Amino acid sequence: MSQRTAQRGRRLDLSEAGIVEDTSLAGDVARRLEEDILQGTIRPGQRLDERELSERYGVSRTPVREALQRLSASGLASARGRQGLQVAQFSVADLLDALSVVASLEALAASQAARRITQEQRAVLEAAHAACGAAIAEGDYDAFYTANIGFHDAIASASHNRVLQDELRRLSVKTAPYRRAITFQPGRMPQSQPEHAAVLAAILRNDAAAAGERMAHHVSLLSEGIADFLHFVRSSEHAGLFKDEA
Amino acid sequence: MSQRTAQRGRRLDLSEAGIVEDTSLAGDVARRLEEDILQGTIRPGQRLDERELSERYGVSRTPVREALQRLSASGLASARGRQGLQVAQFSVADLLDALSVVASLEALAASQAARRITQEQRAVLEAAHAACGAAIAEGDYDAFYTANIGFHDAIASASHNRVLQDELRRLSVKTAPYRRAITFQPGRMPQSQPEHAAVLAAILRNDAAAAGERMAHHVSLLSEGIADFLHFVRSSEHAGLFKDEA
DNA sequence: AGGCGCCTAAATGCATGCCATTTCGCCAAT
DNA sequence: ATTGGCGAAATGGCATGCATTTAGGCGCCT
Repeated sequence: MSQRTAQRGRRLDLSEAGIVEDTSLAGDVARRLEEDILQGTIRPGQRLDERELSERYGVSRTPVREALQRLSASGLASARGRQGLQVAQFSVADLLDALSVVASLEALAASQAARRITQEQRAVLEAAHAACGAAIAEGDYDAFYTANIGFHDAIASASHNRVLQDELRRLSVKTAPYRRAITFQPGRMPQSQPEHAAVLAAILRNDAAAAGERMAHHVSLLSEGIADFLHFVRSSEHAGLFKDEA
Repeated sequence: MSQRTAQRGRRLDLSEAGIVEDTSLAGDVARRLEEDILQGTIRPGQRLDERELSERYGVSRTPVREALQRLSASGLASARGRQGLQVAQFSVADLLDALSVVASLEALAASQAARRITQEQRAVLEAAHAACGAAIAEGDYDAFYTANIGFHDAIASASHNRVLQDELRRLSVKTAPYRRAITFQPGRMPQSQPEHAAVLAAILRNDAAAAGERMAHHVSLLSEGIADFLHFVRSSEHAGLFKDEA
């Protein structure tokens, strides 16, 4: 004898469905801000003014504030005391540390993906790899940037580890401005393809240990790219990307 | 609508202290909620009612809402559409996945701590280890739970990796209710001491590889404890800790 | 008698307004 | 001329009120 009456036909029981999409304005604003950070429209260190954002998005300050709270909690924005928030800005040391965390998690993702990937996801992963190759062949940096994200996302999905996906997404957005800059380093783009291929092959043959190892290696090379990249920072449009302090 | 001219080239020549104390009510509420989750006062699956919380903490709904947004963004609370939020609740599979992520990150922390630990932090780490031992000797589960957190926190601090510390803190809070339950499993508490000792020794002799390996092993054993723990879930006060299944 | 639909109460989502604090420009004093 | 302080403007922080949506109960129709 259930105390709860049967669900009405015209209503869907969302509470049991698990993930419900967020239709709130705060969620929209948060997603737009994340997207703008990912795409480089908003740069690290930039100040986030509540009133300005509320006017730009045509909403009141309340949902904007709530969105900023989310970004702050995710580490995408940092508080400046009573003076509002700004987009998180890494020092060089912080960035290297962040990439070490990313490497560790990406390796775990690749390792678990090697054990858990489904048949359909194999196809998706191969397609993402092919898209990377196509972008390289055409020398299209923007396309490669997007395709590369797709490749890593496909691996994260194949890991079937929701917690891991959440963490990786968070860190990806945080490090996106910097990874983007590295992508545009000459030579970096074609270099990544054989690394991707090695990871892909290991996953497809369900070799978890090798997949993790190859992925860790791949992301580590990203860190090495930082050293090269640093030589361009001061004199280029990338100035201001880093926090002054070391 | 005022035209804002300063879009770029913002200088931050003021104090880049980095860590600014958050004195806002929203921050206070968020910290209190986190603490309550850590200490088990609030349990997974429990609903978070805005008005109730605002009355309990003596503030209006606005800072409560902002605190809840933070928890949601951190993954500590999950949205239920328009039905408010509830404390994040793992399925068994999710918990195991989360622990694999924790293991990976704790291993990285131990590894980096072995290379970066300072003289003072060596003392802190040894003291934390001693505190664990004392709690075990007295059979004090609560003291051990706290001391164990102190030990892991000390390692995270010694890693000098802020990003890693943030991620670990987030995941620690999320998994705290479950780790706490495992702590109370008979035999688990004394078992952890030699594992801690091995990690400690590796760090103190600056053996990064061994430190990471030992720590990964240590946290992996935690996962194995889950299997034992599961046998008690349904018939004990731990019922309801897990999501039905997903 | 049982199921379907409306209705009401309550909780969330959002907007607005006021207050506290910080900032920056201006004036005066040294 | 430089510096210190004072004040106005701006900006973030919080409270409150209203709109919207949902859950649950009661009555009506079949």
